[in-house]
Amino acid sequence: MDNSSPQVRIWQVVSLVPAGAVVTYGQVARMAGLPQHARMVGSVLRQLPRGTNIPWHRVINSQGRISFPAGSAQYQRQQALLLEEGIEFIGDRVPLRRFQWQGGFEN
DNA sequence: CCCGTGACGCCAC
DNA sequence: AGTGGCGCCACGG
Repeated sequence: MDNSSPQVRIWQVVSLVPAGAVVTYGQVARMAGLPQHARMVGSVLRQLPRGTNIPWHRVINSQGRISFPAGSAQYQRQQALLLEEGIEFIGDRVPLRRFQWQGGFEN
């Protein structure tokens, strides 16, 4: 159903994640048809232009943690966005049991 | 073209 | 719970 480049498929998957939910890098990779390529997801998100409408902040690592140095400006920015959407943190991590998006249908 | 780096993930200690 | 090693691979120097 989709022959586009890995980069485009990653954008599409992340765009589907609803506010109030999160997904992991590895999960995005699998949903984009790129198993074992979690790292590429981070690489692609890193290149996103500023002001993009793609909800990049809803992507966190498999441990439920934000993949930026603790306390960095980027870390704080991402956490603020998640908190605004109702995501809860237990210490420095999001309990995936409750907030991880299960991809509704496609994937 | 080789090599280090890194928004990752998994597994072994 | 931390640390370390490895697989993967796009990028930049």
